[in-house]
Amino acid sequence: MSDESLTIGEVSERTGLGIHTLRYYERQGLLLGSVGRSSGGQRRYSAFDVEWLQLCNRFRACGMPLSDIRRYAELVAAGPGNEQQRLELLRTHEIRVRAELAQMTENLAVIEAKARLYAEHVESGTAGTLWTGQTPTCLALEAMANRDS
Amino acid sequence: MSDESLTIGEVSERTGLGIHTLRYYERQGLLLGSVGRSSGGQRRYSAFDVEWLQLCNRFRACGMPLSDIRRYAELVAAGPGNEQQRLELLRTHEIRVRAELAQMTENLAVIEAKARLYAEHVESGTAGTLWTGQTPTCLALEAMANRDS
DNA sequence: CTACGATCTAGACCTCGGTCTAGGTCAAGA
DNA sequence: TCTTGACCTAGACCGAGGTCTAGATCGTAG
Repeated sequence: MSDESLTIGEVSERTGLGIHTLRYYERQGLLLGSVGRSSGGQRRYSAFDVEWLQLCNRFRACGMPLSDIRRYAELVAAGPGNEQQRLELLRTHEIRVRAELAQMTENLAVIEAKARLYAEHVESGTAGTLWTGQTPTCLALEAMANRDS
Repeated sequence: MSDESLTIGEVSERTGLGIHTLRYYERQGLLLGSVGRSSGGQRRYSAFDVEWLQLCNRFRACGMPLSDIRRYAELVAAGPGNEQQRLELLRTHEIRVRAELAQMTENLAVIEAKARLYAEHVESGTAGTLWTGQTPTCLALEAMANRDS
């Protein structure tokens, strides 16, 4: 636990990324430049490396592919002057995520409606009746599916 | 475009799933029982198969793994009597998706804040100043990262 | 009847994002 | 000094979810 630099194990704890994954990310060019090394060749991460990795975690957590993170890292590592491109990358991702969120929300609603129907009938013990005659919309599919099973 | 059954190509169009994927899903046990066949051995899908596949698409679109869909399909194919288990599966998925949505939303907010900061400075042409002295929180990371590149 | 496009099966191959192994080196405490 | 646990590299391997190929058959329009 030195004051200025962290070992890969310490960074692993702080970021939640496995040791293997940290090395993998570095190989993939996700870090800003190259990580520092001890005289003996072991990685010594700075506080900034850790912050960056935490940002990477956020990117990953909303589905940004490693290739995009690499691209962003390259832009940042290249220094001032390409803010426009960074912004564009972020915006593009933002749009993609928004669309995905909308999609998921919509589909989740359908699934919840289905669950609600099941719940009502399971609770009232009338589930069996769902399959005897005309079937309600949301379960029609599963009901009819049993036509010839 | 026969009245009662569809070829794999027609189903591919209607579901957006590739022909290869449709066969793959069947191999993986995602369909309810087995798809009908023509006398010559070609698949003939029913309207219910198509509806089911569309439901599968919804499941997939909110991240349900194929193994869960297979499990659900097995329950449905087994007929009435297991509504409780179907419900449980749906609820579990629902919870997982809600958590994921919350996570994504939170992380997206951070990314948007970052983008906003970039946007302000790119628009006002003061981006360069971000790197000259003390740096604002959200960009500190990228700024400092250029310390020794 | 023939042609030609659509399907068939089995199985190889692919991308993504890790994860682990083998064989060796580093570093800190007793 | 010795030991022990953390670390190193190169490269194999994994699981999820497809995607494609080869070589053969189906089925329909002409």
